[in-house]
Amino acid sequence: MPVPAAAHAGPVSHAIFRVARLHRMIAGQLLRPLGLHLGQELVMMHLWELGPQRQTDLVRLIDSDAATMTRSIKRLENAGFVRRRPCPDDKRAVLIEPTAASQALRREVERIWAELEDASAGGLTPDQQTEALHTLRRIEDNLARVAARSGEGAP
Amino acid sequence: MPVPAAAHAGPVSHAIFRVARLHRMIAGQLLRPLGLHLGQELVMMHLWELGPQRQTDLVRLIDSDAATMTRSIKRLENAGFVRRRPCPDDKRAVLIEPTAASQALRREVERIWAELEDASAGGLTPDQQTEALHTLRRIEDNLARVAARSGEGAP
DNA sequence: CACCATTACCTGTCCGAACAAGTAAAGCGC
DNA sequence: GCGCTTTACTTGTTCGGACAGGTAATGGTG
Repeated sequence: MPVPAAAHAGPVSHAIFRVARLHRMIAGQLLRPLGLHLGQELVMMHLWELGPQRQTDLVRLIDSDAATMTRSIKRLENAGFVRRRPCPDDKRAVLIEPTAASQALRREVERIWAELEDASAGGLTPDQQTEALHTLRRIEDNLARVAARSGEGAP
Repeated sequence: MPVPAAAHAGPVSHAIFRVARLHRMIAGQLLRPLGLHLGQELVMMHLWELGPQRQTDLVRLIDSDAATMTRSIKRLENAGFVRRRPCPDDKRAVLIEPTAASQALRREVERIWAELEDASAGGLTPDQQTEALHTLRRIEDNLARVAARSGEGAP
């Protein structure tokens, strides 16, 4: 296993990168047998839990992109997991609702999330898990602050 | 800020996902002004540090995909950061080498890595940084073990 | 009411990532 | 040398993610 210059230059950054890639890869592998792609399971979970949502609401909930959501919803619709219905009080908006057929997936997705959590933190002691949450939270706060600052510019 | 079901189902997993996305987004924003896309900076840094490499070597160094590397190299070539030369002792292989023009980028990339490291861990005390590295290392080991196990199948 | 900025969504484009399938060269056993 | 597997690389496809640009409906404000 190579330890490139990245490891010297930014150890924390490099570690985040590696963990992120592994996490993403494993999630993808777990999701594939269900016919779901990465990120789609988040959409479905929100729909199952909150009921029909407008695309904008889904974008805000998942903190995703409107364009990505449009295509993602279209694929979920083609797969039969989701239905689109015009929003009654706003002719611009579309209501997305989970199909009855999709309900069969819910347990599977929840199982996969448990599996993914175990893959991430299963080998850690409860103390280490708490520590991991604090650490990740600290890093997220850091990054969020920088992202917010760079997003200001000229409002 | 919404706290979806994901937070309950897999706190660590969800935290990894959020940190990864922020980290990726900030890296992308920092890299854009240089004309580099996410991941390309890793290729360049390896080339700058190690000199000409075959695509396979780069794939192994970055732990990437051969197909992705082919297209990535092609884009770096079009951008003028990289040159392709047939490998003298192996007619299948291609040697990738950084152009002189690309050397101007090296400092910028190193600066950006420092900035990204600061964005990730800058707000942490030295103790917290050490703790963060240990935590991320533990999680990575966990994920790597699972990934290796699922990759076995029938060798 | 008319004007206009905002909002919700769609489309096109480009990128990395992953998978599948293919070609050509290299290496190995015989 | 001949055949087989392995290796290096390419191409095609599909996905999420991000950005730009466009359309239609909405919601103010004058």
